[in-house]
Amino acid sequence: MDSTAETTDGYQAWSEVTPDAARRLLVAAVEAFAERGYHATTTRDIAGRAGMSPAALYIHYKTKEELLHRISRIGHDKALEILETAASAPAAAAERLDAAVRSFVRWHAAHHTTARVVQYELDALAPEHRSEIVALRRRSDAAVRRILSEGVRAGEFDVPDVPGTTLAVLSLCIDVARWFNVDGRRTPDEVGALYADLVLRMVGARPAAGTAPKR
Amino acid sequence: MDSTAETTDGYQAWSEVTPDAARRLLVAAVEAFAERGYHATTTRDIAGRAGMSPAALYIHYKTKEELLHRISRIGHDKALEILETAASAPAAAAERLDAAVRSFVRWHAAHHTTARVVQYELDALAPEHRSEIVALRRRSDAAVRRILSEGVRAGEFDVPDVPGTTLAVLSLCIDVARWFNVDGRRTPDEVGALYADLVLRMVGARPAAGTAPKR
DNA sequence: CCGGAGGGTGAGCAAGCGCTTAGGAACCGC
DNA sequence: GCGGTTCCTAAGCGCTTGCTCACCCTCCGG
Repeated sequence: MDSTAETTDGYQAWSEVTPDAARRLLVAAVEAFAERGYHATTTRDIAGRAGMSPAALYIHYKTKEELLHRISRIGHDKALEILETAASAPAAAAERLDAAVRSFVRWHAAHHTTARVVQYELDALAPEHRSEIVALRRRSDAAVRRILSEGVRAGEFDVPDVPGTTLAVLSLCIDVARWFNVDGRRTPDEVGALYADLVLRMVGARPAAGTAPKR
Repeated sequence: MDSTAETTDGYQAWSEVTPDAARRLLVAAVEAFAERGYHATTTRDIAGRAGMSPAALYIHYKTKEELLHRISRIGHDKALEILETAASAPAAAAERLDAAVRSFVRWHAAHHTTARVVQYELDALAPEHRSEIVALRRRSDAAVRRILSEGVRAGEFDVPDVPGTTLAVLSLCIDVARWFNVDGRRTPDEVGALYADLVLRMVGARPAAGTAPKR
């Protein structure tokens, strides 16, 4: 049970999930969904990873989809918090964009198993859960767009197409969850730094002062 | 059967798939896999979309996985051809990078159902098929990296981390398949132009002459 | 010592899955 | 008209799936 020290997601999060057994099941589900995908994962597999019988799952969750919903909700809350915190800091647009991309990417890399479930299993949610999550995602989009348009207005950025560039920036960050750690040569911090630099170039800003661009 | 004029993939491709019924099944499988994912798609669903009985599928394909393999192989061949053609053109690095991103993105947008299967269902392939496909993907990576390193050597680009930037460029393009056409406000050509501009900025090049950056 | 509540299990149900098999319709050269 | 080939179907087999149910452990206040 404690054998897999591998899982980067044995982190302090999920602390809000309260009966201990419920949390173990949820962590097991995150691993299984990330590895094989939601539909390819069986409830027996999840229960087995948590060291329980298949029936135990249904004491804590009504359905397999409820598990996915809980994971997706908590993950989106965390990702959104990261972006909105960076977006509303009292700093220049370039600095805020650097922080947003850096921390957002770092989260996607460090918790790539969770992020993979969060970002790529949206369609498996029940319609009402899906629309709840989609609303959160629109706020992520708004946070990034706000930084970009404020940077343009302040003359810091040169961005011909703000909505399109917003989409591209988020897309670039999100896709980190797909490829990260297949054979990890980079740390989450390194990927965050690289991506922050690339995004600042995309919007026509010089790298933020103080954050050495490592040549 | 001819009811879904929606499918952007009723294009001349798949022409190499020859009994007509086999092609209809394959097109049906692309649609179903793209909509619901490989594991959530049933063989009955595929056969139904193609207007056939469930058993008909097994006349033309040995397993459901063989269908996925054929789709993945043909799609990767096409994507790779696009990249390698652009990479080996007799032109400056900036111009080749522009062409590569533009055409690669355009393909992912125009054929986003196919691209989604190609890019996001890799793990559903049998091990031997997976490694065959992974080899093709390494060649895509090599094609982009070649453009970047040649551009750096020629003094056209300013790229501190060539492998990392290669990864980011490909990642950015590939992720188009995930978000495109959820509510299509942009044409594949427009997305291609936008992304080509963004990537040229990422590598520190001015937009290629002749391709107006649309302000 | 007891009763009940919360957390767990073994066995299994109905439904749906990938895939097979026996057979038949349509077309072919002869 | 006939045998052969090609393409397809109706029926269904064996298995797995998500989920349920009857029952059984502790543990704990009185």
